[in-house]
Amino acid sequence: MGRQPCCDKLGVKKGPWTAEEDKKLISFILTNGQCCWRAVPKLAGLRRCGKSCRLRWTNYLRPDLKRGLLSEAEEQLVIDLHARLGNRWSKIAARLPGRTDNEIKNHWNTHIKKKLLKMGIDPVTHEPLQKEAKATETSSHADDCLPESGNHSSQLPEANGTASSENSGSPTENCSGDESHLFDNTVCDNDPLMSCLWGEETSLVDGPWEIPTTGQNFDNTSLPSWDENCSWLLDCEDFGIHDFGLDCFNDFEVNTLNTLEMGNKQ
DNA sequence: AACTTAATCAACCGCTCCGCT
DNA sequence: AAGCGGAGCGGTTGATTAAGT
Repeated sequence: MGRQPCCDKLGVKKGPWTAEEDKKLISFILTNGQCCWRAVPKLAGLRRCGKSCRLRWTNYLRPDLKRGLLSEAEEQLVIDLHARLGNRWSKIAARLPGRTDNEIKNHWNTHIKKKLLKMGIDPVTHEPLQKEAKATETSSHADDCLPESGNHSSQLPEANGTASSENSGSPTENCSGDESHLFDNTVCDNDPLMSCLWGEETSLVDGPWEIPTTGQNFDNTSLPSWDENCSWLLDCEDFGIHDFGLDCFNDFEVNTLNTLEMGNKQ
């Protein structure tokens, strides 16, 4: 019984990716786009599981990724979103362009959690810790009324008040459908970043991430530049973009990369 | 300088969801 | 409606690096 493994375990490599493997994967995806992940390893000549390829691409190789620590604004946004959505990292990541769920999850566990604890805020419920302790003391039977108590049913302090009284269901329940209603005007009004991001909701959440394969219809202002996002790759890996033998780069990308390489030489 | 501990983050695992037949 | 398979998600692990002793 049980499911078949997603890939044949025999002959499938595990562990850190090499520059050579990255090169193959980038080359393949830029040439063919994202297709059936299960087929990618075979077609790209990689001895990896399709799942692993997808993860490597989405978390590390995608050219629209931002690198480096989250800014203050991003961090605050993550906290706000976590208060609403709980550990739904992919949903949270969808609101932070250029960030991955894995990155946010890691940042949450290593930085934000501690920060909140230091501030006396429970990172799970987003309630003040003392209040939280009291609540647990007195609400042992109240839990019976809240099917998902102790889960991600958290509210921001500023979002409590009227909103919470109306919103007696858990966020999880609320999230079952469209989550957009969770973000009341309070948050959007108070936080320009939130407001801005909610305005872009559909494009961020529902729009598939696409590789621009031609210069046409490619608004290069909508994506972070290659300069910002690939310089790390060119700096850190011992191969350059020309090593890919990629014919698929359009003029814009090639020019950008040329500029980038020129810059690196200076 | 050598060792230990803590912090970080890439990657894996197993599960759920969703679309297709 | 049920079963299957692929994609995606969230939790966890483990390797690497940094900091402390």
